[in-house]
Amino acid sequence: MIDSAEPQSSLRRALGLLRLVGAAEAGGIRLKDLAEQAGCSQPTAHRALQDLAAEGFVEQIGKRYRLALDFFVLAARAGHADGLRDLAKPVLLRLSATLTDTIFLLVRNGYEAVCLDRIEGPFPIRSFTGDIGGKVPLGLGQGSLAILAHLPEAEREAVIRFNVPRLLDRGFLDEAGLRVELEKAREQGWVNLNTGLIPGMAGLGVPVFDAQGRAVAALSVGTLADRLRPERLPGVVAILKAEAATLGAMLNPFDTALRHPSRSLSSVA
Amino acid sequence: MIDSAEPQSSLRRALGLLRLVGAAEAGGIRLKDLAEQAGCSQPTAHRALQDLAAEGFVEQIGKRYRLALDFFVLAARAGHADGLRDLAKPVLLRLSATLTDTIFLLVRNGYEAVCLDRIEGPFPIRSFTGDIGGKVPLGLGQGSLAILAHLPEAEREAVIRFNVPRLLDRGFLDEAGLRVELEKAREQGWVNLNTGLIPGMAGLGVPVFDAQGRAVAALSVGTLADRLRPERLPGVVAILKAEAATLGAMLNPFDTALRHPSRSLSSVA
DNA sequence: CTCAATAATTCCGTTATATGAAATTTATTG
DNA sequence: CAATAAATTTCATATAACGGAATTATTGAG
Repeated sequence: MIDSAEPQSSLRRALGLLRLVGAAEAGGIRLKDLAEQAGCSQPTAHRALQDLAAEGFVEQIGKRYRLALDFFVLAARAGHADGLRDLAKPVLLRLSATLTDTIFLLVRNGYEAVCLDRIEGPFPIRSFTGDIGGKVPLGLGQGSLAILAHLPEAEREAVIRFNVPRLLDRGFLDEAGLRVELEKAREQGWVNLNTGLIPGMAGLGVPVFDAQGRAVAALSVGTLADRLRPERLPGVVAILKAEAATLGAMLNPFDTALRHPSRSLSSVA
Repeated sequence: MIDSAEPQSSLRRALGLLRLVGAAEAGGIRLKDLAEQAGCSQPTAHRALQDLAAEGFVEQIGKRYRLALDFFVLAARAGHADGLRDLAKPVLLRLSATLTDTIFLLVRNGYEAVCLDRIEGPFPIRSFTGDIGGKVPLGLGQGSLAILAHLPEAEREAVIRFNVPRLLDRGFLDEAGLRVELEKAREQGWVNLNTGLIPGMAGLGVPVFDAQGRAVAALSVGTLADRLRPERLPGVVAILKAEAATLGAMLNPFDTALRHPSRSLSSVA
């Protein structure tokens, strides 16, 4: 309803509906509300939803629409987009095995960091990003901060401008505090904050740089504050940084592949 | 190209394109090939892709289109459909902590089982379903078999009819072998196969029943064959079955909630 | 570096189909 | 079991989706 620019094409409208279905509570959403929120007539919404359902993107349980599992399956492939998730899998597994803590792989996506993968440690960790597919504003959480800190200055400033209000909203750092943390992160090359969701929890994040030296992702660890005390911290930092470097190095060849893509694409099943 | 029924609406066509983008190799797919595979003109594909990109469902890297991360983020919510994933999280965490093996949560989706969640154990497991969002024909893999075995007869037969060719394709059980396994699974209430992807790996699956007693999901464990030898196996079975029962019981109340949904839905942000 | 060749994008007249009002059926609620 | 509200269907209309053809950009070869 806050939308100003009305999408003009039927496709845009339908995708908006799809988004609304995704945003709905777990129980699903009714046609009436959908039409209202989308600002279109009920018949229009109805037809779009029928098509969406026919293609397996939404399902209709009784009178309520929700995202279908097929959609989930299709979208899981989006994470594979640049192969990062597959490349990072062994890295995450190694980290998980070595540190026995919860490990996160975050990627930058505009003003946010998205959790691309996560391996659970023995302690249940509540992170800002939540589960796989979750996102946070850049600047909130260790990995997210690590990415932001190492962005090119102009870009970083743009993100800060955009995100500071959102961070305040969520009751965390104000701009001054954020800048202090960013400065520290840039100096150290890693982020260690104890301002987790739960007292006693802590985390550590390091940036991952691609071939062009841009901070495109982050590896991070979530654990008990106890497990990041001075005697263990440096070791964890070293391990994380090493794996981040490994991952960054693997980003190289693939990026090259993108510039000179194989033409095996035409033979898709 | 095998399609017979041409979708009549522009929306169906566009969703088909989206699906093709998802099916494309990691490097993305070009407009030309997309149009060709979808059986529509290039301008049509182009316009649809522009809209898809504008809504954040696909992204254009150079001349190639791929699924966007926004899409991934949106779809993460699809797994929450009936709240199963959230409900199961503590169950998976407990299992992971108790067994220190890789734990899978599978849900039935038509003729397939979809991996809704997965917690990594210390040994890297290659499963049929692969990662979260992966799917397998019902009947392939322990959890998948567990679900199939406990479906109502008519439904089970329908699935078998449909899936046997696909199982053969993938070089696994023929119909006779499958039926033997199903019979055993039904008698035991659990599935233990050593026909994993890698020799030396094994798995164990148990069905999860909803309030109506239908096998809607499965919990399974993937580990080293060594760790499922007779002295440990019964314990693991007992633990898995207990957690499956717990999870099944939790399915109850929510199902009720679906029948009498709260009207808090109208207040979606 | 220049010149094909191929793909991406834009234009445009035509037509298919997306649209909302109104009517009809189906569910929900008091 | 009414009475109300939501979901669907119908239908005449207008829109925006369509593909052929033209244009521009990209890629590859000589």
